[in-house]
Amino acid sequence: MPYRQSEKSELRKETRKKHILRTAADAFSSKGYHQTSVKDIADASGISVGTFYLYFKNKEEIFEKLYDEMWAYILSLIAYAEKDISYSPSQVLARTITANLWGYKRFNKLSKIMLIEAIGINPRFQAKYTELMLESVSRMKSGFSQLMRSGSIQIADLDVAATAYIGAVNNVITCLLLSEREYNLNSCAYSLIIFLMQALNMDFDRTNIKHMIDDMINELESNHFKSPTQLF
Amino acid sequence: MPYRQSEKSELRKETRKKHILRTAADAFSSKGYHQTSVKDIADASGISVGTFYLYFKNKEEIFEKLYDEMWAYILSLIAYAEKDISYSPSQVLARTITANLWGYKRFNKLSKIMLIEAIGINPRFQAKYTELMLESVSRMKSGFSQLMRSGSIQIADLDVAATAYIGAVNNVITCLLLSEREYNLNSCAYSLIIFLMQALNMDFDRTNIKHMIDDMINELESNHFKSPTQLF
Amino acid sequence: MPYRQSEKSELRKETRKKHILRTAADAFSSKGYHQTSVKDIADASGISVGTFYLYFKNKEEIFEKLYDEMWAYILSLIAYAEKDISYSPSQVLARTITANLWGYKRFNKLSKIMLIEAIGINPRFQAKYTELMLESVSRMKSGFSQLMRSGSIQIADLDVAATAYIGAVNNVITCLLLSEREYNLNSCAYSLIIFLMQALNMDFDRTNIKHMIDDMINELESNHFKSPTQLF
Amino acid sequence: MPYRQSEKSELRKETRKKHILRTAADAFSSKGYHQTSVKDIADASGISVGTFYLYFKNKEEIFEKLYDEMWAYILSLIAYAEKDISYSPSQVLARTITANLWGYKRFNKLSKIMLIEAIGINPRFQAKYTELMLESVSRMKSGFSQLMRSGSIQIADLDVAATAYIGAVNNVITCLLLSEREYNLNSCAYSLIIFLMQALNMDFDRTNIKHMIDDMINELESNHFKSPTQLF
DNA sequence: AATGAATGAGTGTTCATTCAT
DNA sequence: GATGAATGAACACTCATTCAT
Repeated sequence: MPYRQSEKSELRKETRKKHILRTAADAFSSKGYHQTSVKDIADASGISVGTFYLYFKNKEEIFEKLYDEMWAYILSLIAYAEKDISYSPSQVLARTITANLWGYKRFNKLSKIMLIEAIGINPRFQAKYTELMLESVSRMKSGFSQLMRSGSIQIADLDVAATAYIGAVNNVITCLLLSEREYNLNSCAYSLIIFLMQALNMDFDRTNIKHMIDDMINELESNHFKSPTQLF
Repeated sequence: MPYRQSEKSELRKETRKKHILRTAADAFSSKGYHQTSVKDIADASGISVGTFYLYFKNKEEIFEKLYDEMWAYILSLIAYAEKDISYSPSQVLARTITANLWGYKRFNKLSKIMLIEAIGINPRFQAKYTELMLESVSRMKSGFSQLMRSGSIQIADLDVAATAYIGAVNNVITCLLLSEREYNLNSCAYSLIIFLMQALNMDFDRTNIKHMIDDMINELESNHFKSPTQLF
Repeated sequence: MPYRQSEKSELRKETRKKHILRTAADAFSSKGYHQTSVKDIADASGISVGTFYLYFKNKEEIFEKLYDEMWAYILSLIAYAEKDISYSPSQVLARTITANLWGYKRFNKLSKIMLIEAIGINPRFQAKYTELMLESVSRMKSGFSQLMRSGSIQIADLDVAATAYIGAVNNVITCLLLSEREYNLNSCAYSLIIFLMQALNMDFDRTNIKHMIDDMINELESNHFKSPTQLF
Repeated sequence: MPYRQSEKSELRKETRKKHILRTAADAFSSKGYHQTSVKDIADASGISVGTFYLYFKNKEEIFEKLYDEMWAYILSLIAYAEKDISYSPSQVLARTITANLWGYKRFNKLSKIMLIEAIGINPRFQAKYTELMLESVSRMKSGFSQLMRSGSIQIADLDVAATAYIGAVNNVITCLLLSEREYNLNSCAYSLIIFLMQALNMDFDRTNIKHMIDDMINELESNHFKSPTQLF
């Protein structure tokens, strides 16, 4: 039964690939890209170096795969946070920021890779990082653009505001990751949201925001985001 | 006359060291730390590998030197922006942000190194980056703390606000550097300042801020910051 | 069948390791430790530099391995020469010296390494050499001590006698190796034994000693020492 | 007065050359030939690298010079010990061995170089060492040859006896140097002399030998050998 | 004569990638 | 599919020697 066998082996292959990806994520984030050798990953995965190259074209590819998975995951969180049209702009913003922080905290190790390690690896990755960053800025801009038109926010320049907004969020995450101390997601999210809403000159209700954060975290914790179909 | 000779050769040595530093800055920022070999730097500097090691203990040292120089330069700009006590808080903030943006633009290449490349080089540099980042956050916090007590600003949490603030500034700079397109410093600074002042819930006068930016840029362009005694 | 394969490859690995060791012994003894590069050894072994490092941690390790093997081999010869308790002291001495000379002649190249090259390589090796030399002196002393008590020998000082004795033997070997001319092992051994027995003021029977030398050489030639399990 | 000036500068040059030689002897013996760089010697001598090359063709030359000086010094001691024809063979032997031990002790550091370091430096030095060793053996042989004819000694083979004899002496010295502990020259010399006289089957008077040793040491300590015209 | 900055060939070692089994 | 031995280009760094001043 070649068909079934192939199906089974295909499955096995996917499972193993995920296993290697997970192991590599650990290795990269604890030692850094350049300090992690392919042999390190193979050893930690319990496979041989040769087998590694059966699953990934080269070292760069596995890193990129990891990068892409993480990125897709964060995007899916944001999409989820934004999808319910019944929320007000400030509520959506609160949900989005909360989702962002929660996502990075959830995948602590990969986050370090994405936000910190990636840029310096090589020119190709710098280009990729730049592209994704500009893409984010662009998406943010179109969001802000609508809010501006509806008078929900007031900012001097779409581009700069979007960039600053993303930088603020990312740096809070990065510093939390770098400082390696425990932190309260809830209160961090709250302070950051207040900061950003003020920055956008947006009306908001502190109590309502607190509720939004709580609700969002509950949703994330209870549903499939906790163990998504993607990487982990 | 050994004295004069030594004096002359000492000068020559310093000149050459700066020349190598400048060349290395170019190389690192265009190819990245890991993709730049000592031989690359030597070749680009018109010296031999051996000579490189006459001036620097190793590859890491020259990078760190570059890093420290840049950092010291940015700090000196900030110190300058803050030193005149006749300015109001919002004016000081406007001056500081302007100085920051101006400084990074002035040293385009080195900026890329500092803000982008450094973190991923190796654990030692990650630690160094972390330390300096936390130091910045800390300084920012104590500034915010005073402004809070005097009622000039209103934020939810000192730590988060300081981190978000720095992240906003750095990301605007980074994106400007990464996108590699020309931009108007004046208007970028203005939009960013507005964004941050709103974030801090600070009173401000748009016209006055525009003046502050213009003045600050004029001061920087006309005085010794344009060609400081440090690296360049 | 992974077991067999592993078994086979394990064997292959050992074979190759011995091959490299042998080649390195040649290289070191003909050009000296410092004049022999890892590439030299790799080239002479018909392997790549990378492969060398698959088998040995570094250049020092292969040298030390060679050194230890040779030392162990010589010790095993001496142990063999001494083990039969039916021999008289002078007979044992004759057998031991013969075994020593035979062993060094048998492994001409390695001998040069052990007796000549090793000391000057670096402080670590000097320490190692010193230690082994003092160990030899110490073993010799305890042998002499017994012979003194039984009145078989008469010497002024155990320490000096043991040191002089070893020096005499080693220098005869060294000079034979350095002069690179053919020599008659039998007669060299005989003259050296007479010299040493006289030095210890020991009774001996010239004819019997000649027999001892002949027998010992026959034993060594015919049994497993000729191609020991160790290095060669 | 060009003549006088040249004379003076010639003297100065010689003085400085000796100074460098002395410093180099220290350096080589404490760190080993390969671990000592030309810069090390220059720094320790208080001169520049360039000046070093004004006095010596290269690193090898200074080492060889040191080697030759030491050798010449030891030979001069032996010549002195042998020159008084009023002594009996056993007395001469006692004086020679004593002089040898005294000489090496006197120049502790250089001794380490000569007896230990030199052989492994490079093929050229190995050849040189071999040559000098064979020369020593040869001289020893002709001495033994005479003593054999006159019936003063009885040995099985001139070559082997001479080689063993030299090896015994050198190893005693080497071990004393390597073990780095204080030792009593007088008693070491005595034990070694007894060992060697027995080895040569020579008649001797223990009391007389002790006197010879004492006298020889006194002569060496009191006359110009203490600070010879040569190197030190 | 004296300097010491400059050189660059040479060394030990690593590691991403390949390929015979 | 799976292995892991083999590869060799690449790299950081050293140091004996030269030579312009």
